[in-house]
Amino acid sequence: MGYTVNQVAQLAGVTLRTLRYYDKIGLLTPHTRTEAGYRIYSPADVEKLQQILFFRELDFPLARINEILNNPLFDRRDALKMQAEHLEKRAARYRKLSQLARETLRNLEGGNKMDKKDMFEGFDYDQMLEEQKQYEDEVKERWGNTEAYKESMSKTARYTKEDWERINEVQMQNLKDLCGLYNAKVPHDDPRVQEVVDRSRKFISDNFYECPPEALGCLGQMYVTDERFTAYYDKFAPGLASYYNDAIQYYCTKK
Amino acid sequence: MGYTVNQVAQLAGVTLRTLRYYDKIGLLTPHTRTEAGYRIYSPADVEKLQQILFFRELDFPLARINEILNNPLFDRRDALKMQAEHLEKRAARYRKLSQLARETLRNLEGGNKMDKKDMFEGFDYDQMLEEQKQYEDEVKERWGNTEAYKESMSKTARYTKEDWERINEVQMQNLKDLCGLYNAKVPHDDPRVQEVVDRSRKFISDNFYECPPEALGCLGQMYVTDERFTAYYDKFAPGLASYYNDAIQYYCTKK
DNA sequence: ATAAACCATTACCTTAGGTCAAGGTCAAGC
DNA sequence: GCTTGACCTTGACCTAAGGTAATGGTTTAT
Repeated sequence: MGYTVNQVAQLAGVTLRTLRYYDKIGLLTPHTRTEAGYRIYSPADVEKLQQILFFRELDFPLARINEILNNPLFDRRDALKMQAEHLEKRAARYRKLSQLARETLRNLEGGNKMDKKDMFEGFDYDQMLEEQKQYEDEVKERWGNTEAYKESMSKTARYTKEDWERINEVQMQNLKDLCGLYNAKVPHDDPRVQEVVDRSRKFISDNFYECPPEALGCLGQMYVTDERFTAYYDKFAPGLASYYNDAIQYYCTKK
Repeated sequence: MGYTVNQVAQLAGVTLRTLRYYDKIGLLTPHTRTEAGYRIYSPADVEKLQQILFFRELDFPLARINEILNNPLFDRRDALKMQAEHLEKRAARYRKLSQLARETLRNLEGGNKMDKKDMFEGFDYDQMLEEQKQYEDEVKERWGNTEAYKESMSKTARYTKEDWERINEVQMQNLKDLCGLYNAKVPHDDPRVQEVVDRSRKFISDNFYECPPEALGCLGQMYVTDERFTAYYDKFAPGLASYYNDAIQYYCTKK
């Protein structure tokens, strides 16, 4: 069970084409397919779609939305809060434009010329881009390394569904390996653990941004200081985040 | 003396590319060019740009905006009134979406599942298309013949700047001819006048929609009953509208 | 069993511009 | 008079987010 494309489309008020397109670009991949290849969406997929639509409503490009939703730092509550705020701003913008239309009308009927500059007060499209920038800033602040973030953005923007699948698979494999070693109580300086760390670093370098050991060190720190990352890793095994960080820091000292 | 493309762009907050594009598609042709070919916009052009931006803000396709602004029925006051109204509706829509985001957040934090249908209440994009439809309806009502209107739409949508220039030129020529005959007190059933009417009918058929004599008859009636059309024709010579209609009605009886 | 409704993929098309590239024009300073 | 930099031109190519077919498989209701 779950929803068919048509059901989701009806529910959310989007077209079938849209859903297929989102699948194709890997933005919203239905969680299963029937034997015949029919798409089946889970409730979680539907919730994700809502998130997508909120971002879309704020004119985020789909590639950026994909980026955001694929980031482990993503937090739905944060996003909803920010979205509510910006949607409110957008409402204000339209109210202002409505006012402008009315004012123009008044001036027209009164026969007095309007200052040409005032005639476009409120149209300024820049305001809209600001929304994206603000969100980006918030994320950047957490990631710290602006350069790396940019590079990551430009690389990941053109990833296809297959790319994301591949990336996810590799990351999951690494995580599983790490998790296995952790559960087996292998110490963090063991070569097998260090090998996983090295693989991770290379993987990040290849797929996201140039990642020298120091950068990995920063990341590792974040795994224990940022509760979202901690939660993400500890979901697999309690204490995994800190174990991973220990391994990373050791890796860094050995360069 | 007029604005350069850069000045207009700054004023209105649009890009240079946008202005050039609008020129190319004949949506906003600057009223002069310098000898070197530089675009010079008049104050009237700037006002037209404001109109364009209001329509654009409501997601009217540019082709439709062109259609609307090229229609003699177009009235800036009417348009502004309608725009203010719909912009207000848009503001309301965003407020609703903001509410939805907040509600979703509350439910998320409260831990209670939200009805999937409610999760998309307010996104419905259909509402937006309604705006266009409403405007279209108003125009349709005046034009009466839905079939003809549709055909006209589909034909004129792909007209380029050159097409519009050609059309305008021919129409102006016809109008001048008619005006000359009217001023020379040539009666409306004179073959020379009837020839102009026939040319007009053929021209409409060729460039807008299939226009048999009866359809032309309707048009002629509108020229005297709709004050905007009357005003448009009487601008060239007082009484021209009714003279034109007389000529058309005579043409229709003779088939 | 067969029609109607639903699903799949592939392929081509559209809108409203963004982004170069290559070159003409104009006012300012030397 | 010459150059430099800011501003203008056209042209060509590119993109995002789907729309619209065309063609064919699947499910369900009668």
